[in-house]
Amino acid sequence: MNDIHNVSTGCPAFPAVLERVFGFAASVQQYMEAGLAEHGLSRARATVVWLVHRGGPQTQRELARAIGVTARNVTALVDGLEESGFVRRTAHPEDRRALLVQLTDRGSAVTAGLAAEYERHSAYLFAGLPEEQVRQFVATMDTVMVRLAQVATATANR
Amino acid sequence: MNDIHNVSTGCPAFPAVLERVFGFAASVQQYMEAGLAEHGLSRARATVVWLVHRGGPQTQRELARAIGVTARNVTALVDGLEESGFVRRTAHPEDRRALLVQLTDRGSAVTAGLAAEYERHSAYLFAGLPEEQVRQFVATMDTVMVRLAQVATATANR
DNA sequence: GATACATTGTGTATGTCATTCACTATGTAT
DNA sequence: ATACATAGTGAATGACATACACAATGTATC
Repeated sequence: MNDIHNVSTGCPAFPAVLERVFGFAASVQQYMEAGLAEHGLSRARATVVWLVHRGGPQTQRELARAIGVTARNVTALVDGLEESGFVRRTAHPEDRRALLVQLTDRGSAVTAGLAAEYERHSAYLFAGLPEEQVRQFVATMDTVMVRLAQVATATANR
Repeated sequence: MNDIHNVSTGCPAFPAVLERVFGFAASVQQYMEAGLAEHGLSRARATVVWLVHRGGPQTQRELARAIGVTARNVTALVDGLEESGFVRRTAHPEDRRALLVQLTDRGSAVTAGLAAEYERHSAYLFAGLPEEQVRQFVATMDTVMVRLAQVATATANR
């Protein structure tokens, strides 16, 4: 069970589902990046801002692990965010090697504005759809995401 | 009607739907790019290969318009694809300025292999789900995509 | 305490993707 | 013949991401 190479073709009626999912994902990301760009943020930098907003001040190493990129890359991202005034580097109180990344006032304000904007758009995107349909949509996304992870680890250990 | 700034909050029960959609899109793209990378393709280059596979030999200008990037960028992408043996540039029969991009044998083979692989994975990803649920999932994606486009044009003309 | 090892951040170099601007060569219309 | 539009590319630039090397600091071990 749970084996990728032994499926009894559970869904033969949709040959191009995955292709449509790819298109959907591309559209979503394009929309997301457009919204971020209006506030002077890129996807990569917004990820950092969002994580700091969620988890509070963190070291660059923690951010690198959370995002799944190299520490060197986070250095560059924080460089840009610091220059554009979204975040600030502060000394870690216990570890003199580490630096804590925290939001500036402007960083917090932009984050709040973005969240509100997306909330507003979200209401429009799903407006009129039966609540049950939206619920099931989210559930299907979750199911597919879990299996995507399975496929990823399966092909990684090959 | 169809106005973004006048929604009667059709779906108040899901505060973080859009955030989950963002996460889903990111996972899908990550999965897609991992599959492409195994065959030596990046997302950008695979887009070119896919369009040529679908629409037959095309000029770089047509590809640029279809992808939505500058012609200069397509030049670079085709440079890479030519060097790695996926596509070939041929003279346009009527327009001596233009170059036709067409798949090599290797390009066609890799494309076919990728399509088969994604087909196989797709069956797994949606296995066990009621056909009606998958159908509605696709329908919801389509609805949201249409409204995403509306939001995009609305904010662009602001 | 000294030694060895691990961890944090960053300089340097490299590569992909994407843009703008300038330019040549070619097509097209007047 | 002249003017304009189009197709592709060189040069320069920038964001994102990597690998490798290195200094500074923390931690464990003898």
